[in-house]
Amino acid sequence: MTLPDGTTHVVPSGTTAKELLRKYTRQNAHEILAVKVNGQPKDLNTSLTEDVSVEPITFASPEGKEIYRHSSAHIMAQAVKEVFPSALLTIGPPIDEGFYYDFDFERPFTPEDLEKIELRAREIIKANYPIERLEMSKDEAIQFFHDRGERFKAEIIRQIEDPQVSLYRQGDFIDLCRGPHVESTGRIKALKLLSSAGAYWRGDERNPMLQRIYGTSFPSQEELDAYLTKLEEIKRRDHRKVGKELDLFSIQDETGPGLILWHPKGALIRLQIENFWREQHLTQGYELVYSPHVARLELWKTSGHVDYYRDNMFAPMSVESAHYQLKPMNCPFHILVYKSHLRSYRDLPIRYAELGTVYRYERSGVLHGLLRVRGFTQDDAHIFCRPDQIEGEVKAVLTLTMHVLHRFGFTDCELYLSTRPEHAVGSQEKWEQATAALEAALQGGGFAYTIDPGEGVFYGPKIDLKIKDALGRAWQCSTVQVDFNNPERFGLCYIGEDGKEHQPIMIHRALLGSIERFFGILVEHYGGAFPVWLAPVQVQVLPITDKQHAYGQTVVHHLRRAGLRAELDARNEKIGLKIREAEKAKIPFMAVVGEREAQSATVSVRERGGVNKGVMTVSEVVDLVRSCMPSDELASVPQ
RNA sequence: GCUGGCGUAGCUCAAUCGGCAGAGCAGCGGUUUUGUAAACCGCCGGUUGGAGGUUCGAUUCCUCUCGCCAGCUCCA
Repeated sequence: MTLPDGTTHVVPSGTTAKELLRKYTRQNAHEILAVKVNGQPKDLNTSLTEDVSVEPITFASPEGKEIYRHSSAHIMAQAVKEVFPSALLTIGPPIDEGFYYDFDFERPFTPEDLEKIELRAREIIKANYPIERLEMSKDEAIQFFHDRGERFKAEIIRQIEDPQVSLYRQGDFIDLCRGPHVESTGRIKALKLLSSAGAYWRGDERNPMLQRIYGTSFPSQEELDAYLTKLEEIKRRDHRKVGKELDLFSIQDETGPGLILWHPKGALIRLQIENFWREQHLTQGYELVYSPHVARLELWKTSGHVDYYRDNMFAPMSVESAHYQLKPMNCPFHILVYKSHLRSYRDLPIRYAELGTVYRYERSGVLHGLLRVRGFTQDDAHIFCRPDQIEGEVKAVLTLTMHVLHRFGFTDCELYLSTRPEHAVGSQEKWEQATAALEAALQGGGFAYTIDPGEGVFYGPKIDLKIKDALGRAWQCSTVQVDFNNPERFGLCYIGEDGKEHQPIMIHRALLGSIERFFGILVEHYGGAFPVWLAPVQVQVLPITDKQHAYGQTVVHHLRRAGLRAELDARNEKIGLKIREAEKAKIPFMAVVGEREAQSATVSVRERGGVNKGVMTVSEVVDLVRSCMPSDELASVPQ
């Protein structure tokens, strides 16, 4: 047998993996959940009968977590069957941070049910039943589950191709499962059921609805507690809650679902985002354009949206016997701007950028705060270029994207290259050329990436970016997509060096994705405590008594003249209350002015969070606040 | 869209079994002139999301409808 440290050991045939590891590794036995035998995950009590490599699996690895949570799901299923024998088993896989199990049951599970099930699950853990693997022929297994009334399990087995299936037994509970599992129920140290909800059998809404229970488990109570604390933190930072508390935006019945009202403070933050965005684009050789919110239906027929995107569009409206369509995308307009002149190869690349507001019909059940809405503003741009320019353009887009995302505190990014899907337009040659160009751009820019085979859009390959927020959650915002379809549909051309017409390539790209969604992500990322450059109010001036109001007003004027966003809190309230409310509003700096400060033309500065920065002059405050703003160092591209 | 839950004052939440809709904060009017996370007193505030029904009587029970929340599915 070969171990991961490279040592080899000779053991009697039939020795279990557990015995081998216990004898020859120093790793704590209680950390080892399962093993990899020749790279294949297996149970700890797998008998070793030939020469193989054996590697322990612990909770630290993704496979370890999966096995741990999968075993947890079985324990929960056993508990459900014991508490509610009429519940039927279906499937129960591990997921990112836990597991779920779907049951066919006559009614939804209540929180009280979950408590009962959780208590029973704890007893099962305490009983420390060994978890044993059984093998059966398919027919035997079907008969077995059929006899027990588990018709969903029988259905699953019928669809398995192997003639032999595996089952796992713990106590009296037996479930179909590929495995592997931990060796006994007692290996699960901390288990918690989190929620229940309906879910369709096989995820299809035409199928009967099952009752799903979500849960999670960890090797220690401390780790479980830390996870639950994180869930609390996620709730605390929810942009819908913070947005209300900080008065950033609202969504009201009178307006309609999925349509956002930006309140002054939210609008001011948005303005900073947009100003930064425009500056960056102008520096990087983009030209800004504006386009209308509606256009003749014919335009959307030409673009193909009527045929392929109708389900996501608002219904057309008719005006003076013509039909108009509210725009779901900006591209056709940018194309029309391109087409307004005959273009030379010398003009390319042409880069049109627009913060374009689009409207899309989304099913009511999917709307979610700012993250999923029906009207949103894309930070859109379309680059028209020659095929040989794709690589350079994409590389520049990626560089700009990174720069922009960095500004918002997102430094952890993952890139994905999506290649040709089954149904696609454009020749094989075009696809290969464009995909190679994207890959070259990724490599040339030194970006690490993962390939998503077949995940490209039908009109061309794309690169997607996922950012990680302060709580470690991944969000996809940025996308760069090559498009062979629209240039064809609209008959785009440029005159080449040869004096003949050629078709340009179009690149769609968005860095932030949607301003609404990105803003929602930002609110949660910062927990509402925006950095100084984005904060709607940067300095709150707080007079101790109304005798300092005039002086406070002077301070505000000075700060505003220096380009800072400052407000005076002239209410007849005590300083403690003013500070408390400025803290709750998450204002980065507070400038307290009392008798002493007014006399000496200074202010007493308190930073958000309670740090006292001491007494200083107004111009020192300006320097202090400015020192907290980012500087811009991305070089412009020569155009 | 589907399944389930929820909808009470601007906000956060009470209201026993179907029996007079209530509190804190906010707002407004006073008092207070305050030194780094909540001063005090008073006042105002509601077709209980909307429509219909059952009932002597509905926030409470029933039907429909709108919206929100969780999940399924889909996506920026």
